[in-house]
Amino acid sequence: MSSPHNPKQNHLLAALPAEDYARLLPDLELLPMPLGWAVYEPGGQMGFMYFPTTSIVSLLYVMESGASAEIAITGNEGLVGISLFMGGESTPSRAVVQSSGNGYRLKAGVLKREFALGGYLQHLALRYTQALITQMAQTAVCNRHHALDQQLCRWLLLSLDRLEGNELVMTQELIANMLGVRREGVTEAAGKLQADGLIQYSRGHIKVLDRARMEKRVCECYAVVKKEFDRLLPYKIPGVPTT
Amino acid sequence: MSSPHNPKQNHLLAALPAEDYARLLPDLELLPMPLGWAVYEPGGQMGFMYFPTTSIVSLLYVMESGASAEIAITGNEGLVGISLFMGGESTPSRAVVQSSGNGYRLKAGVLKREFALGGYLQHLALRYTQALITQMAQTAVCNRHHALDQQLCRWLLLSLDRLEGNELVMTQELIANMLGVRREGVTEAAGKLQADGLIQYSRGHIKVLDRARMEKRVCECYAVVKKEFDRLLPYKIPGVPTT
DNA sequence: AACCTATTGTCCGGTAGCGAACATATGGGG
DNA sequence: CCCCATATGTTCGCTACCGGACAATAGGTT
Repeated sequence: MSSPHNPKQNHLLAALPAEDYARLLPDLELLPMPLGWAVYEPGGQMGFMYFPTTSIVSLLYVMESGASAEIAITGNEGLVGISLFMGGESTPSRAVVQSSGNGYRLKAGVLKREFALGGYLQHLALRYTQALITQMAQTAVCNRHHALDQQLCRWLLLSLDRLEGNELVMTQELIANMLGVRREGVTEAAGKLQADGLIQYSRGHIKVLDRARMEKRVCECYAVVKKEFDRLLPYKIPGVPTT
Repeated sequence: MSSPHNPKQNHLLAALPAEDYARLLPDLELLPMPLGWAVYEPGGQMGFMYFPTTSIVSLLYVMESGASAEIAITGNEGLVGISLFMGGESTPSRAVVQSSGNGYRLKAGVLKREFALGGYLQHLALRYTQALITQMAQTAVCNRHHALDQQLCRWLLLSLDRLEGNELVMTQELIANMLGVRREGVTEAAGKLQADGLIQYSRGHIKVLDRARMEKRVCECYAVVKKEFDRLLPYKIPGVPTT
C-alpha cells in the first residue's frame, strides 16, 4: 500500500478474490468526489459505477415542491449505481456527495461485462443491494414512527460508520434536507443532543462525543440496518483468498 | 388456457421466453394464499419463492413496540422472496398476504439454479427488484411528506393495480397497520374520500368509484412508482417469443 | 480591523396525527 | 330473526413538527 489512495479502501473491492480484482484494477479510475456533486440525476443515463473510499454519497428523492428526503446513504462499504446491473439503467432518485472525499469509478460497460460473468462481483453487488434495500425499508419505517432527535442519531451514526474519526463536516441545513425536515427542527434536536453531552457542533462541524450513549438514544432502526450490513457484507468466499 | 389457474396470470412468468418457461413449469406449484398468512417471517429461512397471481402480499416491518409499517406491496406483477437470489436468504421484514387469492411457488433450490444460469429469469427478477426498490424509496418519501388522505389514495391505487375489478376486501384497521397510523386516522381520511364521492366502503369492502379523481388527489408518489414499474416491466426480450 | 455571509438560535400561531375512552351500527352465525 | 363480535364513528386534550419572520453570532475575506 504505497499510495495513500487504494481501491481496497472500498470494502467491496477489498473483498474481491485476487483474480477478479486484478482483472478490474486497470479500469478503476481514482476520482475526487467534492461536496454537493451530483453523482447522478433522476432519469439520467449513468456512464459509471462508483466505489466511494473516503466520501459519502446520499441517495435522495426531490419532490416537485422542492422538498427532499434521503432514501439511503453509501460510503466505503458499498457502491453507487446499482441500476446499472439491476437492468434499469436509471432511477427516479438523485445521488449527491454528502461528505467530500475520494472514490473509484468503473465504466458502465466494464461493470456490466464483469457482472454478467456471474462471478464474485455479482454476488457482492447483489448482497450489497440487499443491504441497501434494508436501509431504505428502515428509512421508511423511521420516517413514519420515530421522533426527530432519534432520527438524527440514526443519521449521525450511519454517517460516522462510513468515515474515519468521530467528526462530520455538515451543516444543520444539509442534515435537514437529508432528513426531509425543517432546518429549525434539526437545530432543536441537535441542541438537545448537545445539551446532553452526546455531540458538540459549531458552524458545520459535528463531533460525536459519546458514542455509547448515542447508541442508547437512537431508535432500533440503526441496529437493524447495521446488523444487516454486518451479516451480508463483506462476503468472504469460503476457501478463496483475497489479496 | 383450459384451467382457471395459470402461472401466466403472473406477469413475470408470462414474460418468460417459451424455453425458460417450459423448464420451470414442472416445478411451479399452485398455492392458495389466504388472508393474513405470513409468507415469511423476519430472519426466517425461505424455502420457496412466490409468484402471486390473484393475491396481494405486503412487505412490512414490525417494530419492537408492535407498531408496523408497510414497505412495499407485491401482486401479480412481481414475486416474493428476492433475498433468495440476492444472496441474503432472509430479511428483517415480514411478508403477509393482504388480499387472499392464489399464487405459484418454486423451491428455493430450483429458483437459485435457474437464476445462476444468467438467463431471462435473472434479468426479469433483477428488473423487478429495481422497481420494488423504487416503491420502497417512495414509501419513505411519502411517509415523510404527505398527508394521510393522500397516502391512503396511493395505497388504494397501488393495491387496485394488482387486482381485478375496483373493489378491495380490507378493513380500515388493516389499512392502518399497513400505513403505520391509527385506525381512527384511516376512518377520518376514508370518510373524506367517501364524502367526496371517490370511494364507497362498508365493513371491510372498499369500492373505488371514481378512479380519475382519485388519481388527481393522490400525491406524486403513486405516479413515480407506476411509471417506474411500467418502464421496467414486463421486460420483453427483443426477438425472443414468449408463449 | 471591519465586514459580510453562512450558520445557528428563538419566537409566534397553526395543524396533523397521537392516545385514550367511548358510542354506534351492521351483517353473518346461531 | 335476533345477537353480538366486528367494524366504523366521534370526542378531547396533547405534542411534534410546520411555516414564517427575525435575531444573533462566528469565521473567513478584504
